[in-house]
Amino acid sequence: MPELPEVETIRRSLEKRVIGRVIEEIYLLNPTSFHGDPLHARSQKILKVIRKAKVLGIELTQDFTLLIHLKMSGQVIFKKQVGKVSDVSKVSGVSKGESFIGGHPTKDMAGEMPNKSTRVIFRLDDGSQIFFNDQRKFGWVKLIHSEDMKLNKFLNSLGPEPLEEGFTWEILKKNLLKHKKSPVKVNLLDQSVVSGIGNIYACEACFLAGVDPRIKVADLTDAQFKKLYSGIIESLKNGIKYGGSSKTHFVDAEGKKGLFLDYAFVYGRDKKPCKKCGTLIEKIKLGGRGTFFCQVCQR
DNA sequence: TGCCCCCTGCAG
DNA sequence: CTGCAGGGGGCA
Repeated sequence: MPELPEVETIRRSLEKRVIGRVIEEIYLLNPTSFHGDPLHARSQKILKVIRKAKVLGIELTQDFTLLIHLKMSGQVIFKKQVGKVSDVSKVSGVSKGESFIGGHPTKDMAGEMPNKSTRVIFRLDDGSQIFFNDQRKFGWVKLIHSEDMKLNKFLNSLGPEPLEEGFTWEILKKNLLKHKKSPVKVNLLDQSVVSGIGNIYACEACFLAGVDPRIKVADLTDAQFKKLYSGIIESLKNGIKYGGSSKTHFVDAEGKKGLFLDYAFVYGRDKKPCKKCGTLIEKIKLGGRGTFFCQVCQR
């Protein structure tokens, strides 16, 4: 799924479009993607769009929040109006920024919403719509009351937000040491250690830190914890800067792809030369996940 | 801590 | 056809 930078990219693009709008109707094309009673969101106004780790949150009136987890293949796409085919050229011609340059951001996206992987549709009071697409059906939308939010097991298990005030290398070290024997990269994926890091940014953070992803956390020096700390922050910030990573599915709320993978040092670059030293990037498996690294730059 | 699973589709 | 994919929960 989208990791922290991708969810943050969606948050920022969605926020611009939906604040103040009222949800008029929710359509469940795949009922198992939705948890809670959709009727409770009806007639509620959208107050705020937030992000917690990799979870997107749409805060509504009367203390309701829509939580959205995109898992591996989720998308949240805003469309000003659904429009018939004949209306499309008119719309994109009139308002710039509305046109989807290059047609469809990903191969599997049909031109129009809803498409084959649309699971939930929110219709807003101005006729616009939010589409929750999820090819693999791992993701979910959950309508939850703020009371229950405090009791939510998943939210409560999340570790510190890496880009927020208060996250330090000492905290990173302490949390990583919860599982001393596992490889550092596997631990970075543990959401109770730091929240929001996924497979792409875990690989990138290890590269930026010059740390071999296979090293057991117990064997890391303080200097390495510090470098990992900076590497995490730098890779996530770069991810946001370039609008996220679009390997296959990811697009922002406007349907635009992210460019981060063009700037990645290791992720997805196996057998290609390291951008720093020219050595061919290796791909191995750690904790069941593909792991990319440079055996010269990372020790 | 390390599998296996959820599900769909694409590349090799 | 097999294996793999931005995640994470449940099982031994």
